[in-house]
Amino acid sequence: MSKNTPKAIRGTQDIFGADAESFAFVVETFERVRKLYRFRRAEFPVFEKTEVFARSLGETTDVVSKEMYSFEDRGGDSLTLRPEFTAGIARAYLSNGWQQHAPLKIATHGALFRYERPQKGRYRQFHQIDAEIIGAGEPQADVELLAMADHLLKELGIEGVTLHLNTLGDAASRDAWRAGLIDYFGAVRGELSEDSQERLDKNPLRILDSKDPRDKAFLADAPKIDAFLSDEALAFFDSVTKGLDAAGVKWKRAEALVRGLDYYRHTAFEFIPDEGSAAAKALGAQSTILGGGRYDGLMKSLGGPDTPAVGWAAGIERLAMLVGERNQEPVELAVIPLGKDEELKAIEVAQSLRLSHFATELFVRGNMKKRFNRADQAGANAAIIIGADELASGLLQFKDLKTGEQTALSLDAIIERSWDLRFADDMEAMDDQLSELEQEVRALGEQD
RNA sequence: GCGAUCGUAGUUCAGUUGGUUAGAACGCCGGCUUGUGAUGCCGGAGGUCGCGGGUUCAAGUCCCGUCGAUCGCCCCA
Repeated sequence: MSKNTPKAIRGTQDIFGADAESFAFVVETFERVRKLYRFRRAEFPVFEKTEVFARSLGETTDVVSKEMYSFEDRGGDSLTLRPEFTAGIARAYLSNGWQQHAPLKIATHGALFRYERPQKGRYRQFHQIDAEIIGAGEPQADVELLAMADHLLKELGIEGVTLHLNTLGDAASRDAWRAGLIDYFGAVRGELSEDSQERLDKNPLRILDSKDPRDKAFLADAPKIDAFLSDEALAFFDSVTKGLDAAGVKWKRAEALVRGLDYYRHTAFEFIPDEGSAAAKALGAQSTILGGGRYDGLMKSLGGPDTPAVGWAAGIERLAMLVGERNQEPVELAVIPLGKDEELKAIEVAQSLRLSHFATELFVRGNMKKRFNRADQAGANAAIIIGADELASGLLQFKDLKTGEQTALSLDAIIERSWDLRFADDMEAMDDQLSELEQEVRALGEQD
């Protein structure tokens, strides 16, 4: 931390070590799960014309009005670093004529930018994984998308998180509800918190999840969306919930759950840690780890044809905080030359081992003790030791670092022995998993 | 954007009511008769105490500003 070196920009992070491993684990798991549901991988620009976000998110939303990184490029166009994925994906769908692929299941991940006050789990440059189904108006699309989200969280080993589900109805239902809320809260305007008085004008739905005690007094009797739902909207929501039950996805109705962005219709959802859970503690003030909904209105706001779509996004940093400590994979083989004269041979051997798919590292610094020490700490199964005698004979010393047993072997024999060692490791891991499973089964038996 | 707490070696921290060359642990580097490791021993490098200004004979320690982190609000992933 010296005086004159550049510092990272506020709200950005250099991710390394265990955090980086967790981050990679989230992304890798997402990639694996997304293939099971046949979502296609796509990449999108990090910046778009400002209007892409302004028109789709709504000018009055906080994201657009005060959180975007916008700038003028050299040609005088107003551009914006993407604050979210959906608008850019919608733009790509329209400008590339991807209607031909509808219904299009698409997945992506990457960096997003929002000018906000940084906190734990909230950054100015942050990363999301994202999944969308575009051109599908059926409730089955909502179900599949949510089933994938639920599946992903299971694969990540995240527990104590519940799917909170709501419907905002179709455009007419939503508008009628909104009007009802304005009437209701407007009558008691003076008694609401300052924030909610402002919400009344900007986004009245948001008053419903206010934490201010002054507002909470009025929440119980506020008009419910259910009273405004058209028969079609009701039937749609019913299909979604039945589908989730069929897929074995647990959910909880959350009547006050609304989404901040204007383009949402029908299904809205968030995966939120249960109160008091370890997950809730790990996230600090941030609660939602994955959120999304149906946005049938979006394409039209970008000048395209009416196109139904559903999607969700999840914060990679937030998920990474919940997957527990992950460390770098250990080395399998350590190659240790005894001195300078053996270094070239060591390089040759190490390269052969890597080409044979063993994670291999050379240890050439420090005295013998240090070399072995490092090899050991890096988790090596075995060390290949090369000295003058080995150079002469062509047989290398192969030392099993767990048993200490050491033999002179040819390179081919070393590769064979190394496969055996790896296999033994794998068997051990499988045994562990098996006994864990057995314990679970036994615990289940005792419950009954 | 609002309120609060904090900021000392690479890391985690200690620094007594402001008083001489700022400490520890871990990590890093070297060595312990240079062909062998998981706990050992010896030695070493590394900090203008976030940055700038002020008060004082004297400031890591007090005051102001600034930057950053953290906690809550707002908003959201």
